[in-house]
Amino acid sequence: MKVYDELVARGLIAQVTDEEVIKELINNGKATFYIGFDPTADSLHVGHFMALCLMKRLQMAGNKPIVLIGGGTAMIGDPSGRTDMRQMMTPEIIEHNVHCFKKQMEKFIDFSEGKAIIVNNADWLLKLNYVDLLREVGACFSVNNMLRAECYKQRMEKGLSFLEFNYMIMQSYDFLMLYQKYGCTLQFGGDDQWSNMLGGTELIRRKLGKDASAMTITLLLNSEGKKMGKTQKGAVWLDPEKTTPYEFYQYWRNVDDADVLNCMRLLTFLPIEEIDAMKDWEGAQLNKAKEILAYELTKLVHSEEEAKKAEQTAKSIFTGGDSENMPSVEISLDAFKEDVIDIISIVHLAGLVSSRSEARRAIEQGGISINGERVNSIEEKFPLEIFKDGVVVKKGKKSFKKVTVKK
RNA sequence: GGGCGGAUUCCCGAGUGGCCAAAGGGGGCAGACUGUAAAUCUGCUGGCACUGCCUUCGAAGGUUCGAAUCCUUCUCCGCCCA
Repeated sequence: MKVYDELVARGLIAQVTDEEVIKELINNGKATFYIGFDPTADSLHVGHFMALCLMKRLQMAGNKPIVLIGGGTAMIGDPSGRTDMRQMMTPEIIEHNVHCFKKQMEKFIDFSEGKAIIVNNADWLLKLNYVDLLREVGACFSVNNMLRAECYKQRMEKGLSFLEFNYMIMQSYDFLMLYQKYGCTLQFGGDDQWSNMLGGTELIRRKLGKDASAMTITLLLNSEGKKMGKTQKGAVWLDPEKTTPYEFYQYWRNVDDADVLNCMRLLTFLPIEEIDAMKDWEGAQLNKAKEILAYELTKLVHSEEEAKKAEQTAKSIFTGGDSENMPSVEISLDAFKEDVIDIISIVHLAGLVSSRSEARRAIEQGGISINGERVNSIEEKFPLEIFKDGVVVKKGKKSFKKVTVKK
């Protein structure tokens, strides 16, 4: 199966400007394409991961990826898909984020021997002169059309600043630059980028009289139409410091029944036939599919070793028993009074709750257990010696910490 | 530039002098049921030294025994007019 058909079969493609052109280009492995990533945080998340996977697929088919880091566009802030303005970021923070992005990307994309390149749009955007820019590209944009674009339309009620309104122009300018400098004729991106991307193809056509194409990737939505890759605590990050491999594994282990196969198709490199074979799975077997999904993704993002560890930890925790790889925490000896510690302090210090009040509630509702035994009262106390080999503190069904005492 | 309206807890949204840590819903957490899923039912959902105290209703001042609520100034946003 050729790359393009593979993308179609997996349901990765949302919109294309010209199917025949794009298909031809990427199937022959001759394309130079780019995907932009704005450094809005110090780690990539799942949405970026999908784009990187696409990039990798295309690279494996012989195409040349350009990773565009939006050090310049991040100074403006993309209003697409947002209901309010982004917090303005300082140049220092942006620079730090650019650095973090680069490091993470090198794990996925092969940059050796010019097989891929990485550029930062700060290199050209920050130098632009206002009047020059207006004269150069301003005439190529119709405000009427821009206002009709979905990403701005949504903001007409809530308010849209001129700063953000210019985002589309900056992104379009990027495409023009990359077209001229590297012969980049394709842009890919998230589906919310569609209008920004069309701005680029339009600009290239008007300025150079050349054709360029754009294609968007399906947004990763769950069966209820909500964006995936988010938890109560925020995004599911690829940085192990921000989302541990175990937490990452658990996120995918717990996806809704209805979403398992879709996630597999969109996010893993498992052969499509193998995934299709699972479509009749249900009950315990479907549960098994979630294990595969979680394992595969953890392996891709972290490593095979981390994936195995996470799987092992999960298995031993959920089937009872101890685990070496369980998330653990050390508490200070100071927390003990006369060699005993109260249960509220344990739960709080283990980091399972954010306040003592919350710890109290969890205990009162029977949600806390120590070494597998439910704690029935907030008055309970535990002696220092049982912490020697570590104590497993469990909150609810899924939160665990192994607690030891710092020497 | 002028006029009007708005900013409440994680989110939406009630509250227009004390009965307000603030209705209701959503979300989240916990319990029961399960397959580490969904649905359903129950409880909880600012913090702490928890029959009490402290902090919170855009920000800062003020009036009052007492302010989310009244007054002043400021910031941000929406609508209408120019």
